Amino acid sequence: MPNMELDSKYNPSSVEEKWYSYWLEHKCFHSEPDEREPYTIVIPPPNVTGILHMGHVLNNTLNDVLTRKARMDGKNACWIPGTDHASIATESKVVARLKEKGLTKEQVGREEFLRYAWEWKEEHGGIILKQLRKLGASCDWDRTKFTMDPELTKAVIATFCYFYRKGMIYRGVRMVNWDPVALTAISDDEVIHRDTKSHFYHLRYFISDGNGNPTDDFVVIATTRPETIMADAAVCINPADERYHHLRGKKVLIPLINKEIPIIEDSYVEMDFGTGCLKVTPAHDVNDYAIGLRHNLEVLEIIDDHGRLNENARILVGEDRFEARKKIAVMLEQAGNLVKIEEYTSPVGYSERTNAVIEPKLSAQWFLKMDELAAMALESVDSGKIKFVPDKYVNSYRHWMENAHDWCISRQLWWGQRIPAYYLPDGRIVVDETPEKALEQAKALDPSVRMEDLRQDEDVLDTWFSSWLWPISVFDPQMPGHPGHKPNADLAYYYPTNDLVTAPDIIFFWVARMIMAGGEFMHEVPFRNVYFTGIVRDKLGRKMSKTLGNSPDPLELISKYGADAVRLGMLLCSSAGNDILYDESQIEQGRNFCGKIWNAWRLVSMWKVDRSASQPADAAVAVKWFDNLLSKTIETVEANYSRLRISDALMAIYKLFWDDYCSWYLELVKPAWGSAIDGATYDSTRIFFEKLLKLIHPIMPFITEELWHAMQERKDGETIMFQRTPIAGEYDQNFLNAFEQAKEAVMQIRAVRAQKQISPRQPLELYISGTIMPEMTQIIRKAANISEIREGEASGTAVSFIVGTVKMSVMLDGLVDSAEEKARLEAELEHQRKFLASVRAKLSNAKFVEHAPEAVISNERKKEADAVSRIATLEASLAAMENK
RNA sequence: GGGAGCUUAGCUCAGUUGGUUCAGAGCGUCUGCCUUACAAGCAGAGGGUCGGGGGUUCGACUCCCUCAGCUCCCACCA
Repeated sequence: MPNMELDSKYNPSSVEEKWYSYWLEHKCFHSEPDEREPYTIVIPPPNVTGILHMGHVLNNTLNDVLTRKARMDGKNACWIPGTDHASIATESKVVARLKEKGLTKEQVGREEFLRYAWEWKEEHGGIILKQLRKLGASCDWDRTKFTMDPELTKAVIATFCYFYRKGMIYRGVRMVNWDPVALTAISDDEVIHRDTKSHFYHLRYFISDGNGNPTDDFVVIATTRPETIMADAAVCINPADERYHHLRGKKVLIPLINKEIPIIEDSYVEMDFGTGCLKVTPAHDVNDYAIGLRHNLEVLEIIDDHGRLNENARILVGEDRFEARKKIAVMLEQAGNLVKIEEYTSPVGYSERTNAVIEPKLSAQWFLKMDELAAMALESVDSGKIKFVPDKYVNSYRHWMENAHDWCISRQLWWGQRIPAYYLPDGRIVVDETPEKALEQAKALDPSVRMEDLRQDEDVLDTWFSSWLWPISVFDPQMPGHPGHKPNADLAYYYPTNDLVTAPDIIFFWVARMIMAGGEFMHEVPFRNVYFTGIVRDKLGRKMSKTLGNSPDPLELISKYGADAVRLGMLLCSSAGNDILYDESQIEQGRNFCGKIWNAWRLVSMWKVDRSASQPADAAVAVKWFDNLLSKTIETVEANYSRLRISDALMAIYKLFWDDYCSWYLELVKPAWGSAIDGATYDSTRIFFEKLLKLIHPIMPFITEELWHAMQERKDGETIMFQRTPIAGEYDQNFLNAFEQAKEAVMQIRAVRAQKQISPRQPLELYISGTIMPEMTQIIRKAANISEIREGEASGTAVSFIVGTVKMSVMLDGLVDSAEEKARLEAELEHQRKFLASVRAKLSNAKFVEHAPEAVISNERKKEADAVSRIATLEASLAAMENK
């Protein structure tokens, strides 16, 4: 209903509730393929049991802005929501839950454990998606997916089989990063290296006499891990190290256990590091493992999966590795093997998930070959088929792609997609989608094999092995490229997606691998643009963390300030690729903007309209101006959107609304107190307001929907969401320039008032010496409260200023100190003369005139002419003052 | 150890192939206003030798070199 009474303050919570339900009820977010151009975004799936944090708010606000903008551009926008099963994170939560009940994973067994896990997932899963609704996210909820949905799991299993058949998946024994807390191998990318304070133990290894007895001679090795000496297989020196040549071919004894091991030579050893003598522990160090391979050394594991010493260690059996380290140091000292302990800082690998110190561990794992996939993924970005915003990430992407190691895809967990590899009793392996099919294969190898003889691999797949299929599998879990695949209409229509908004820390985990999967299965990139957000930090630049308590709850913020305010606040400080320094004041700014929009409509809605009244001249000029400015700003906004410069687009709209529409336009057309507004101006004002609402809507969906409905009665189901983005028309730049000149004059006059303490309500007279666009006198008159505008020089005392090349004077009888005014004008004259001199210096420089483009030179000439004109004006004024 | 990036107003940041009177924006600060939509507001004002130094150029915030400081990524010196 038009002109309905609005609350004096905007109340976000009831409005948000109302319109979100309305949108859902009318299926506004749902998309089906049709003849329109598609616009597709897949959500970076949050952990299924996660809760909303500020990073999600940023990411999903950006996604929603892009989706809503595309929708209003007339595209068929589809934003696919969903969650990720997050193998390690979820499993560790379930393990913790069991622990509360005094149970362990092993005790309950795999099946029972998974029942618990699903229960947990049903209970906590999807909370985060509900929370996204509070933010206004316009996801197509009917298409919500979960990476462990049955059909998506089928896609993952099929993909494993696909690559296995292609010979790209293999099982191999490798040194992997073992997480002794999560009890699983993790990929190199999930290891974080941090410099860590530790000790450098210098240990004395006695030379053996050949019969396993120590001689008096010894070598000193330096190690940070004395608890691993029992697994030593050799002591290694650099072949070029003359200090140790006398030891060639000899053997040494491992302290405490007196095990005899050889002294070997390998150029890997740095002579000037430590003592130049390296203990080689193939089972517990990646480099040592490599040396061991070269020298055919024994691999003896002495640390178990939990990080405790095992029987092989012979001493300290059952001790935790760190406890063992302390104890063995004492033992070594007592045995006379400890030379010294130094303070030492070295990089140590930690598990990203559990923060446990990674234990290099030799184990059988599944790998996916990366070379071909990485080359393809690199080409997709190098060729420009995928654009990174900002593009600085291309460099590190390239580096990673060129050095990609084979991807360790197996995890020793239960929560996830179990690897479809089946072992025959004789150890041979068959891989297939189902146990039944696997059995067929097995029977071909050995007809006597029965189902119960097959043993499925215990491991599950890395979570990223499911999320790398996401942009494909959410549309078509049958996965193209697989045997028997039928064309899928959704996939054909929605793929490739358009924009991917994500954080740069998963560029390798996820972004790169989606590109690989896209190339492999679709022969087409999965998205066109990747927009990298920064990390949300607090205003001191610290990462948000639970322990610091600096991480605000987005839902509290939404209930305090409104979702639109939170969205605007996040976007305000987010230029692509930069970390966000979050501060609540930005959200206050968002709230204030809501208030501004709200009050602007309150003003307009309260006006009485007189259809018989003719349009005042000043209002006509204001309407013409805003119409031009709107077109120009829309052009700017579109340019910013197309380059994914969201915060720039936002700021252009923000200023258009607040500064131009409210502070200038509305003030200019506002009818005098008690009078009505003419119909023409009123209609224009409403049209402008509606266009502004449409421009703002992708950013602030709720308040714009509310006011769009407040403007007039709408049919049921109508929504601003599907209104078309206002189109930029032609605009007259000269007219806009002239208006800017008028604004400049108005601001000068206001400044004079402020300086001289003259009330805005007291009318003043203005003299103009020079020419301005005649229409603009209307603007100056109204906006600066000028009673009379006269041409020429002021006759009495006045304050003068120059706008462009035009001199203007405000008559202020009795308020002007003429000496002061004269000094001011003289200072201005001096400034202009200097300016002129600098311009002329440039113009008289032959090389400048010779080299500079014509446009630059003609602009300099314009500057010169303008300065000459201003100087003449100022000189005339000063002369006139002299004569008084 | 290797690589990338950053340094512009008190704060957070723009500045798009070197050239519009170009040194900007938002916020904050200061001054004056409860002016009939909005004090969560209005009107004004101040504030930076564009990190230091050097170079190329008619012309440098912009390109090159160098120094300093900060950040991130990668990495198997025990």
